Amino acid sequence: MASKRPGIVAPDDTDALCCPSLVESPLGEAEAVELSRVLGALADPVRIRLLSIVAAQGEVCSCDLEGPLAKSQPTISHHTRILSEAGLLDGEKRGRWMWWSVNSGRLAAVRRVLGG
Amino acid sequence: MASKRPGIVAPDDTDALCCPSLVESPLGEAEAVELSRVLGALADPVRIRLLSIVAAQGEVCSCDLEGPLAKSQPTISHHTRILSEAGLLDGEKRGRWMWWSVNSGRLAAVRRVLGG
DNA sequence: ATCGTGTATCGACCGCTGTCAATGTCGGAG
DNA sequence: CTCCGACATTGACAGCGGTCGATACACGAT
Repeated sequence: MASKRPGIVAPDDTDALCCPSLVESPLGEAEAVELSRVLGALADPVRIRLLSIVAAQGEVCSCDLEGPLAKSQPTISHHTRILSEAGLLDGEKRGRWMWWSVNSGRLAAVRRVLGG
Repeated sequence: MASKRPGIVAPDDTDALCCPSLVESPLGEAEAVELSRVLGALADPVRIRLLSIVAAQGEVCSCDLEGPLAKSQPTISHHTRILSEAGLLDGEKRGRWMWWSVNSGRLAAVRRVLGG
């Protein structure tokens, strides 16, 4: 794993996002709960823009997000945590700085379940 | 507009979902708010399964959703309204029954903004 | 070791959201 | 017309979620 920090668990690849698209066959309740968790991580303006900024720059450290997003440092940390736990953001601590990058495979999986 | 019933507004096609993918350039705040609204409509286990059921059957009336989803009639009505206002579900009243179908174009637009 | 800085966590506040019982509305059947 | 059934709306409740100040933690520099 990339990060040794506790509390950040990288979701494995054997979850609901590997299963049939929702437009093909009705999803079970467990799959729906899992998928709604990931979509819930995306369903926030601040996190959408955060993900967008990280995607555009490739790698961004937390301190460079407070300005563009106009949010306090604890709030930024909160949102990066949510996205990280959803598997959409990968974090790596280098020195004192936390560097974030998007997990494009995870994003692609979300698109696929949505009928891609 | 297709429906004369008040409260249900069909989202036009000139909104944030027509704009660049979030992985290409940072989204503006207004676009992020709009997108998060649509994703928020998807970020619920009941609505995910509801959409999945409608997609699988092509057309479903409200009364046939209470059983599979194990929710009360007002709750079903609430969720169909959310999905309808998000543009993900199209509704047509035929007689006493409300028939729902998925707006696959809208779903495709969501996928596209997510990097498709 | 001590200090300074970048992040994470805690606690609290408040608005939002899912849920259902009760009620209202509309359309068809008799 | 009157009744019945499908659906929408309202009101109320509980739980979740975004936000920030205060605080704790981790790491590099001195």
